[in-house]
Amino acid sequence: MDYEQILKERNLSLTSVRLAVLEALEQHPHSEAGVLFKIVHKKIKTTSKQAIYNNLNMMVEHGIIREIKPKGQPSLYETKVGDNHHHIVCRSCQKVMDTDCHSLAPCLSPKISHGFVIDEAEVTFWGTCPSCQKSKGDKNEQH
Amino acid sequence: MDYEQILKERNLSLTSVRLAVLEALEQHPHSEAGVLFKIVHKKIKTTSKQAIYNNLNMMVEHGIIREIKPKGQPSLYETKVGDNHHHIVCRSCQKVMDTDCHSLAPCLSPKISHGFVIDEAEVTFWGTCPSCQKSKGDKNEQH
DNA sequence: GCAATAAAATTGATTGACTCAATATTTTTA
DNA sequence: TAAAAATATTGAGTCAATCAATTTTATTGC
Ligand SMILES: [Mn+2]
Ligand SMILES: [Mn+2]
Ligand SMILES: [Zn+2]
Ligand SMILES: [Zn+2]
Repeated sequence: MDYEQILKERNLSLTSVRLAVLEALEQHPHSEAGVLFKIVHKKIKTTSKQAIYNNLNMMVEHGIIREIKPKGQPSLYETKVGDNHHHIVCRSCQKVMDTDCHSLAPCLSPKISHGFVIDEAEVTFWGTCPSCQKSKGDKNEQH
Repeated sequence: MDYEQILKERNLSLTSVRLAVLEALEQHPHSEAGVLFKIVHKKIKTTSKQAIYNNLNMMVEHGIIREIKPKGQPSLYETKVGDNHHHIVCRSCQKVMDTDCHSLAPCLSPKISHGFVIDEAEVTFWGTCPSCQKSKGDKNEQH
């Protein structure tokens, strides 16, 4: 994806750190700031964690990237935006996977809205991933 | 609700702090630990924040209470458990409201499960509450 | 291109939610 | 009611994230 273009369209400065964060995010979806810092740091030795945080926050505000925050994990980021997709999180290893909605504009109608004007439905599925299912099986066998 | 009974059934010690936390939670659903500490502290002057955290965590593990963690807020707790209800959060004032599911076992089937065994679907609706809609209107009128 | 200006990056301190671990107190058991 | 187990208190510590001052980099206008 042409992030230079996306940034220019919004009159955002084109900086090395910003582009490196987007590249890292594209290759490692659902990453936290610390992980992104490590990846960017390989390329740009002088970068700082603060720069990563600043850029992530700024790009979230501009809708260029998305932030999710599953319980028990720091904020995770991804470049997949505007498609209202949902997430599956493993209770044992915290792995996060994408899953689409059943319908196009799906869950935007709660049963009782309390007068709220709803603009987003965030769905997190919790469960056990395939590899954790296996290791749990192994553990049980040893009993 | 008879929390003494609930605790006894699970062979959990019956302590003053624990009961006070449950009582506070029942009267103030979706409260964070700090708020609960203040409420409990009025009754039990010697209590500590750590005791609140310990009890909250322990009771969450036992399924006596539920923890939710909307993005941008500390963990919130409630005694309403086992009904798979969802939440509506106001983007401006962070108010949290309950909303039921449309069906009884609703969202437990994502479109693509990636082999995960799903046990819970957590749904958070984001929007603007009635009073924030009004104050936003007021603001706009002044432009 | 180059100076002026604006935006972003760096650095170090700071916050806030939450946890850890040692000791003291309370609750349960028998 | 004494012994054992569970919980509470206290103080230190962790970690993600933010704030703010200064320096560096990017953009704008010439
Ligand atoms: Mn995703
Ligand atoms: Mn609720
Ligand atoms: Zn897993
Ligand atoms: Zn509101």
